Amino acid sequence: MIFNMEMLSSTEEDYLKTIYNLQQESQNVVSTNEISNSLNIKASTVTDMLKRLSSKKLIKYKPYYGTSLTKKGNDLALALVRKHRLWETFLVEHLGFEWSEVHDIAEQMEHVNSDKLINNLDKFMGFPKVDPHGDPIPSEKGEIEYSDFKSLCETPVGNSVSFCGVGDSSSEFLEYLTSINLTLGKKITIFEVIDYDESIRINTENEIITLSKKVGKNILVK
Amino acid sequence: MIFNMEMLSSTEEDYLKTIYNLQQESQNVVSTNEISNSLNIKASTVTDMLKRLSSKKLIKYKPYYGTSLTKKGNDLALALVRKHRLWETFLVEHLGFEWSEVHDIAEQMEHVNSDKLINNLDKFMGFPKVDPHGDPIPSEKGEIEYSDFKSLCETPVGNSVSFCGVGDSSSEFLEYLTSINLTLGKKITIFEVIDYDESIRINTENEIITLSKKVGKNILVK
DNA sequence: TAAAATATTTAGATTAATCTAATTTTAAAG
DNA sequence: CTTTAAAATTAGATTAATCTAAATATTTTA
Repeated sequence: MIFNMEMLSSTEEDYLKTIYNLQQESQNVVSTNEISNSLNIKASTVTDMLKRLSSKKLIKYKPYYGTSLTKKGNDLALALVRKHRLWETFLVEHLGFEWSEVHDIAEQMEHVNSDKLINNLDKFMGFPKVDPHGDPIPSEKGEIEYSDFKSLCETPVGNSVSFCGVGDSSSEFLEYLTSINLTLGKKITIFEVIDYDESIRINTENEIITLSKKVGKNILVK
Repeated sequence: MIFNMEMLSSTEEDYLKTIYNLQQESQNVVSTNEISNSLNIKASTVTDMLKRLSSKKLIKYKPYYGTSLTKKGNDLALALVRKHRLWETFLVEHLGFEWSEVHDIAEQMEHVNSDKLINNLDKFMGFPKVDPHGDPIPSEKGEIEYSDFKSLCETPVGNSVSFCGVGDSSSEFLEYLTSINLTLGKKITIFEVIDYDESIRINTENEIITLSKKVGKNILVK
């Protein structure tokens, strides 16, 4: 492997990807505490790392005012997201894993450094567009097609939609969905919304099931 | 991922595998300097690590007298060898890599921690017995069938043998073999041994080629 | 707008992994 | 059986990544 000037440690990569993900969610600058919570690392440690990433021109960082990725940082983060999602896809499509089992393993594999590896893997799988959770896979050039899914909560009663993604990739949530037989691609019709707690009752495969607001919010549909 | 007491750092794993490999080669205790040369790390650093591995009961270490793996250390090393060789096999068999390109990538992938991952990969590939260099792949239980290959140098003139392994997995050597069209599985007949420099002339696929002693020694046959 | 609460940063320590330089042990050569 | 050479270890530093505790900045609230 050639170690060029841009080589980052696994830790630096973890911070970059976290900042990318938080920025995606909030569409805003990312605070030190958000990173701290997300990575389960003390805020003081995060501050140090922000200074380091900043000195490498990967983030814009102004003390007390949060941080955001530079172009260079964003490109690197997208490369990591690409690797993560391609490995997740491989694990589910070819090695028989469940969608709820792959996150932690992909988290390790994404740090393996080889462009040829990831591009050959992409080709091997036929250039998949989305990962097992419905998230888009960036191309080799770092292009990503953000999906315009809506949450099930925002879908009016009577409408029929298709389950295309999740807003939470935790194994708990995914295992729950699997247990009620709600997997990607399923057709869902909104049967009723309960005003009292904003829970929703849906019809899928001729069964009516009730979902809490929290669950409904994390089910993305088209 | 569950972090049990046995979790080792990548670095500790590198040392373990190096000790395993050196022990294989020399059939003897491994010296601090051998490890130092092999890993390109200063001997003083190696000494520190030996103390640490010893305190974890992974090696037997007596200052000034070299080191050897304990049962526990050997088991962990074999698990690493298994991962390394399975990934190498995957890269060549499924992702279109050359046998000369896979070592460094597998070196990274072998540190990914998931038993299910490696066992599913093994199954996916149909439980291969050897890697792309002809080296045996340990089973899930850590069983390994050491091969009884001989070097081409030891083969008498006139004998016909089959190319089954290499004694050197460096990309330089493998690229050289590929360039002269000498790949695993090829039939080789010893045509002549030149006394002067112990080089050998061989017949393979109706071509006669000359190999130096060094090359001949690193070609393993059956 | 001043006080309280919250968020962030700074200071000072620790651990793993590395280094160089100095010292000690073992092995080799007279 | 000394002396010398080689190998290994110890001592002391450095860097990345982490922590806790203290200090400072910003935001919220009364």
